[in-house]
Amino acid sequence: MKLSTRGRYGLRALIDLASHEDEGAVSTQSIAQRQNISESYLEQLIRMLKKGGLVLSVRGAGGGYRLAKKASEISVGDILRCLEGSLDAVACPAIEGSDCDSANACVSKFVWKRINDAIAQAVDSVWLSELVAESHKLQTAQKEQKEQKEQEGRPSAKSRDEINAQIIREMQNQGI
Amino acid sequence: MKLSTRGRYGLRALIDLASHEDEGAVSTQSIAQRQNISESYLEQLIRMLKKGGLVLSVRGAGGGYRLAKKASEISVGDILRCLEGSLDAVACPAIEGSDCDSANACVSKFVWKRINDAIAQAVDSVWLSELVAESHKLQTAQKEQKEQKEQEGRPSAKSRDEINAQIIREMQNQGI
DNA sequence: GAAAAACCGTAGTAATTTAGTAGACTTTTT
DNA sequence: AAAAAGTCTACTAAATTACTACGGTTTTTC
Ligand code: FES
Ligand code: FES
Repeated sequence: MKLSTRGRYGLRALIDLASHEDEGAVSTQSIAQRQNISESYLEQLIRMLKKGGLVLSVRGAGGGYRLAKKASEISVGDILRCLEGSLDAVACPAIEGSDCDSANACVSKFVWKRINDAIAQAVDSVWLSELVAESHKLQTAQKEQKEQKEQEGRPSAKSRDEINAQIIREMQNQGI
Repeated sequence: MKLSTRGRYGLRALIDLASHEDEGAVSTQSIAQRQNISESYLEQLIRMLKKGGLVLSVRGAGGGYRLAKKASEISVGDILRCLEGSLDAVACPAIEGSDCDSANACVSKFVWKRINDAIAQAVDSVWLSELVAESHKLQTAQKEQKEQKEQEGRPSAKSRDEINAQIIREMQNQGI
């Protein structure tokens, strides 16, 4: 019941890519460095995203990758499904075809359907652009905090954890 | 991102057990037969459920297992977590502790939190008793259908798939 | 036009997890 | 006493994961 590194690394990589797209095509090397992911492994993941039509490549020196669509048109579900395959927690035959055990009236499928639907709803309602925006907000907050800290010459009262908690609260208020 | 056989078999087994509890303690053998699960493997699963306090055992000839609580007090989440461990799709350190990569403001954690919450909500809002009731309804419907079929002497117009689809529709209307 | 940067693709592999199986043992009822 | 049933541990084959290695091809830049 775990998401593999493919999905986890892949999402982080795409957020990184989207955040640096204004500087031109983004190389796998630069993403791997910033995100601390094995370069060769990341290449594989990004190639999967290319096959899935989420990014396109620019070959040759100075090349790299860029988004194939606007960040506001790419959902987290698109990304994860591209890397992990189906996100269904249970691939129950009955949702499409026949029961797991034809001798019995199998009721579990109702549960699997609910779980699958809940996951789908969760990932299909968050867009890459939202995450990029949040990331930018977070980084700005951290920068300001750092400057303030340097001015004061001592640790700030507001820890990063508190700032994170605040942003989580904001997201919750928005129903995100 | 898949639930293993532990969770899938375990839930089916508990539904089976709950359905036959009125006949006294239920043996793993009888469950294994009805549900077509390896008996030895099922024993392990049921022992996990015992350790988790969901069932209790009756030793000796004529013994077996019974529910430790009322079926209406056991949620699907209780069962699955007992067998699969945490149901979180991502065990992100930031939800409890520090970031995956302290150099960066990691935003993925907001997504992981949403997915984890959605799964939890889905499994913690379905109770074993509901599934047992549904199972009973399904079986009754099948029985009636079979009798009707025999009276008519030819295949009924309404296939089991159609009946299942109808029940799914009913559940959806109820928000289940 | 050569070198370098970057994408492309396949193959292999160590570690881990999964899905069981086997077998010996204990407890209780009939 | 015999049989039914739970208890426990250990082993294993298969699958999956998370990489690594390496040999390309394409395109740019100097
Ligand atoms: S029919 Fe899918 S689990 Fe039973
Ligand atoms: S902090 Fe959890 S994925 Fe980045």
